[in-house]
Amino acid sequence: MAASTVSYAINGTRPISEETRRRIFAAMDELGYQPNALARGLASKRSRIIALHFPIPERGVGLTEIEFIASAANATRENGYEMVLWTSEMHNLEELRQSTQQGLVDGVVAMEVYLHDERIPLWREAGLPFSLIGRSADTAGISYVDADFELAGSDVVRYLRGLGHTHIGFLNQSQPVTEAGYGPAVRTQHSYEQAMDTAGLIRVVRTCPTNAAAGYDSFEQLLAEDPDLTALVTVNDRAVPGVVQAITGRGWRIPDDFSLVVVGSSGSVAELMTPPVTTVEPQNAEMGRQGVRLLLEQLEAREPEITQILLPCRLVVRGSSGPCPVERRGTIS
Amino acid sequence: MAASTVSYAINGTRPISEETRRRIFAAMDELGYQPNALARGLASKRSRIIALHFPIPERGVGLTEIEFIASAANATRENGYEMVLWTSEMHNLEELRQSTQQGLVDGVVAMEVYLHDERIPLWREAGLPFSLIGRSADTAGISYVDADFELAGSDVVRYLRGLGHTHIGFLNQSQPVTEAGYGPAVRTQHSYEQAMDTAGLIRVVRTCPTNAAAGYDSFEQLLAEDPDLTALVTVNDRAVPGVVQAITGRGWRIPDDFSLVVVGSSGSVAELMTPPVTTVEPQNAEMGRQGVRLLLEQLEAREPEITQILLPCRLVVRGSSGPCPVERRGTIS
DNA sequence: ACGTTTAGTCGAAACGTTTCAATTGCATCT
DNA sequence: AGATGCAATTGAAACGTTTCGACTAAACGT
Repeated sequence: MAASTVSYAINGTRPISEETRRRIFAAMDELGYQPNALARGLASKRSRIIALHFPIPERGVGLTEIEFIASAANATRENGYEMVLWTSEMHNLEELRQSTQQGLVDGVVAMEVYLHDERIPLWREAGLPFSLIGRSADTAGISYVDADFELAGSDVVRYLRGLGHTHIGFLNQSQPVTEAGYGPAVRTQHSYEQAMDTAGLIRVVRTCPTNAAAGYDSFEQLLAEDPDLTALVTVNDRAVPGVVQAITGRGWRIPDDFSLVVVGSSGSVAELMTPPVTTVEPQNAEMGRQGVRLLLEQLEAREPEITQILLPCRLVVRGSSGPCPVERRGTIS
Repeated sequence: MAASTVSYAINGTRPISEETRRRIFAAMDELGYQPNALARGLASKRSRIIALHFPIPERGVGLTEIEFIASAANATRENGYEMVLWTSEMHNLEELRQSTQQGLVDGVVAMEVYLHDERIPLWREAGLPFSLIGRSADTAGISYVDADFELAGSDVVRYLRGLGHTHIGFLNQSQPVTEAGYGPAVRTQHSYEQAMDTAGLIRVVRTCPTNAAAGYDSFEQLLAEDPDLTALVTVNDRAVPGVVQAITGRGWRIPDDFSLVVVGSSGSVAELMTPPVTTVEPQNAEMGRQGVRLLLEQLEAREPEITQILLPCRLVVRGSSGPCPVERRGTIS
């Protein structure tokens, strides 16, 4: 029994008689034999390991991220791969380049994608297959899965207008993150602005560091800009407690006097808040899963296809949004 | 220039003259050469890859977990290792055994440790080094880092008694998790009970599924059992919104009429709640870091030592706890 | 001045697979 | 009956390192 025969049997690379296949597998579980992953990878030039690049975001980690990670890890395992977690910071390209060149991983799934993301040219030049969870400005030839924040922005404005709101503010993430071109922040704001414009409404926008105290201040400033505000859209879930405090501090009740909708957060976070907050939620688990699938497709298909997936967000109405209070309803200016 | 010389230069395995070392490193960055991780691992029998076993908990993932994961990943990388993420479920030992035997990883860091954890005999027999984040009932010969929940339980009771509370309830995680012997749940409850006993106070305890609705119901039941309750300790952060709702639903204000302390949650979760909730917080990031360090110690030291670390939790007083309201102050029964 | 150590380098074997070309035996076709 | 083709199997080379033993030349001790 040659070693090569065993290899063919295990991998199904060549036809093997029923008889020998049986013997091989019998011996395998008698001895508890498992082929050595490193030797396998070295010989075949395919390690069956992928990396998930999760640069710890400056705005702090949320539950959103762990949903990606967990579902990506599961999807990886289900396909017989292993997943290493890379956490090198976004700007530390040299570290990333080194990892890339050790030949440990067959490909990378990238999280936290910016409009102009330096990882893309890096991996392109290195010839390392990759897929994105999120998307860059130029997506030519790149497989990605992303939440449709353009749709989310117009959806949420339509929803609030349907409730009678006309003075709707927008609270973004921190200025550095926004200016660096972080996809969800930029795209949601943009579509909010468009929706407000076409509705002939006035846009009221601020960036805000991702913490409660900043949320309080920023909300006050938004209100100073437009005292008739009756609703707020935000992509900054960590600022929400401060916003809630500012609202209730004025003696307003949520949602009777003021409506609040969070875009891009996850249900489990929304339900921690009091009142549970209405969200427009990306399908995080599905995105993690698809991100891996898109990468594996490139690794395994003989003629890999570029696939670009935009998943709609779900509007989940909870206790923080309701009809515009009549006494405060402004006129369309 | 023999390949072996290069190897010695890179790894410092044998003395190399300054001259040749210089030439080697010069050539290395000219060519952008990085040694192949797989070949390296195969030849040396040390892959420099460790696994983090993170069995997705039945109670759902919290921010606590991602703090472990992120800090473990960072610590891994800082030490020149790679970290794969294993998510196979706790009861699926066969899958774990297979992963174990592929020889891909040099060792494992285990999360979500139960009092009687089946992974321990598995890895023992396989001769695979491991460390725990958490700890089992029998810790002989095992390196672990864990939060000191015994201390946390008595600390929190002492804190609340100091505020005048005498009727203090305890809300645990779900019954299945508790009965299966999940460390934090079991140990915190146990030390709460001891502290109450020695203070001559009546213990009021319930398990509760990890969601808001269940939190509401369980709190009502606790209150039915002891209507004089003025404070609640819980290790179930996902139930808290329901508890808060039940409290405020009775017209009680937090913390004026009722105090609430969460043990084992993280600050970022506590600050999402309204009011921000007082916590006894484990040092998650430190634990992730130490878990990795303990494993690497075993991998690298010629005479590995067993290290057992118990990290105290920090009491962070936020807006959910205060003095016992005078009019509701019960007598020690 | 002569063995003995030591620093520095080399070549070959080993790590445990996959892959390729070659070989065998057997059935099929003409 | 001989040529042809196919299924099943084999042995050897390759993958890119590390490690081991051996070698050289210089330094050291006496």
